[in-house]
Amino acid sequence: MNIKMASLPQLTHGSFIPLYRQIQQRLLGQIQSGALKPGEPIPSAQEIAATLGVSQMTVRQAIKSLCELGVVYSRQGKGTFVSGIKLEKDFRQVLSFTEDMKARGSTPRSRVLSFDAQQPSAEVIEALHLRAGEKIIRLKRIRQANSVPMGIECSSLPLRVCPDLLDTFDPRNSLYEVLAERYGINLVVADEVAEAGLADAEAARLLRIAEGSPVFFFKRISYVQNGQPIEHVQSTYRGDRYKIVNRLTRPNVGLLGSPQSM
Amino acid sequence: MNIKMASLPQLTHGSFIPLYRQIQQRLLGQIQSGALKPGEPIPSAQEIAATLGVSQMTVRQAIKSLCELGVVYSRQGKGTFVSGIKLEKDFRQVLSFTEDMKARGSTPRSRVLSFDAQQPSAEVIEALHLRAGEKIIRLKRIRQANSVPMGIECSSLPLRVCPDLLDTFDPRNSLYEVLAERYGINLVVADEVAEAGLADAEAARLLRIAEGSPVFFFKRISYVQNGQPIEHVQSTYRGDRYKIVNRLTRPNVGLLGSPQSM
DNA sequence: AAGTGGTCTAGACCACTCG
DNA sequence: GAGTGGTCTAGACCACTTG
Repeated sequence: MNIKMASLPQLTHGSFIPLYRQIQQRLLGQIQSGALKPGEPIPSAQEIAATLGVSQMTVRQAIKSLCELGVVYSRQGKGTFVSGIKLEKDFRQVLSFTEDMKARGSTPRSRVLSFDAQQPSAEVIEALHLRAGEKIIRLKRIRQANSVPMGIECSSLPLRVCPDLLDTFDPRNSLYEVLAERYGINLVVADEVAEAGLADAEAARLLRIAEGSPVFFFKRISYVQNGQPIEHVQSTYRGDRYKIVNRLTRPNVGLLGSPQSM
Repeated sequence: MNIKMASLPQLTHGSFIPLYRQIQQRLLGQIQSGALKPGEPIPSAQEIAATLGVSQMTVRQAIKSLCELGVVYSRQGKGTFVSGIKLEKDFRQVLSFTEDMKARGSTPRSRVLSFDAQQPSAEVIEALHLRAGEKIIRLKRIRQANSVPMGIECSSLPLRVCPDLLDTFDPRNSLYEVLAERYGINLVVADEVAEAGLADAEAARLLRIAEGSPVFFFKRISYVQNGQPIEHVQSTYRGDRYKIVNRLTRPNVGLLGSPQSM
């Protein structure tokens, strides 16, 4: 048995953390600490199960989750190996500006341009599936990182889902935090479209860049887990200060072909 | 038992397609066909297992994979429900330009500007982890969709991994296809950075746009499953013709905190 | 032949939700 | 209390790789 495996503390049965998560964390720790290096095999499922006194299925569950993260990969008949692919944190995710900037190591701040209830535009009605006459809350902010203006963001939310937001929300705080804590709204998926464009006069003034400078135009619709759209965001970000960092992955095979009912 | 479930054909035990994939496809088919609508619960794991004559674990494996796709979500004690989040295909993935354009419904074509072995730049050496003196193959192409120039792409690959590519590759074909079929190289992950910028004189001429038009600058490094970098791409795409479409998801919880070895 | 990962079973207990 | 999803067990057989 691998010494690295055996020398770690015991698993705690019946704790609030499932066994497979403990095993997952244990392996992840060994990989991130360098005890298991890229290209090396990790102990086999059999071996781990025997050492830790758990079922093989439980171990496989842990290993499978690490495969999905990309930190290891399995080869039938050979073993499971540590991948050299890094587990970066700065890829684009459903993050509020606040979270995003903190993850990138900057201090976020916002200046509120406007915050009020409005009639939605046709685009927002469509995006948020609003009923006729339904109002929205609109929050327009300048986003700053370390006191440098980065972008202009205009968020729209259905008034219905956060009726007293106008009274209770301090717009300097993180909108996503308040949605989660006060209304139990957790945004888990967002669809985003980015375009490259040029700053118009207003954007140039607010972002303190020259008119005609390169900028990103974003449109984003964020959804809660049941697929209901909650937020529409339209924003303009400085091209000289902002980059889009993405990790792209291969589509999952086996799901594309034959969507008929077998 | 749900009629929709029972009325479908039997599963085939011992076929080359695992049972859990058959169940997964079966459910996906029912969702995509509208037999199961957003917001509705799918049959419980117990129920499906009993009807199909398989173990609950197998059913759960199928359901879990659908959760990861985002097409359903589970609530402990309540059930598993169809999400309204669409399973779109046009999100950014590790796709060759050829695949990407076909997925978007356009006809891809490429014009080769140059295709030769070269000494790599410092940036490419770093990106591809090249040894001192190691050469690369460089392929510079104009990418067209329906005969309209979309972008300029410059791919670099280590000569070592595809030594006879220069002789055998017809540069009008898909590079990714040839890498997979001839060399068994499958790119599964790519890290990409996009910036917003302005077209310089050369880019403007090649893309037939005005100098100073908005463009995307991309840099991409693609990896095979063991984490080895295989391809470095630097490209410039027209801002008026190209959009970045992303689906963003919430970070998986439970993996961020406490990366120590428990 | 031995070891590996991939799939599958037939149970079990728990935590949670709802009536 | 009944039904649900979440986790776990102790086996099993298969496909695959390597010596």
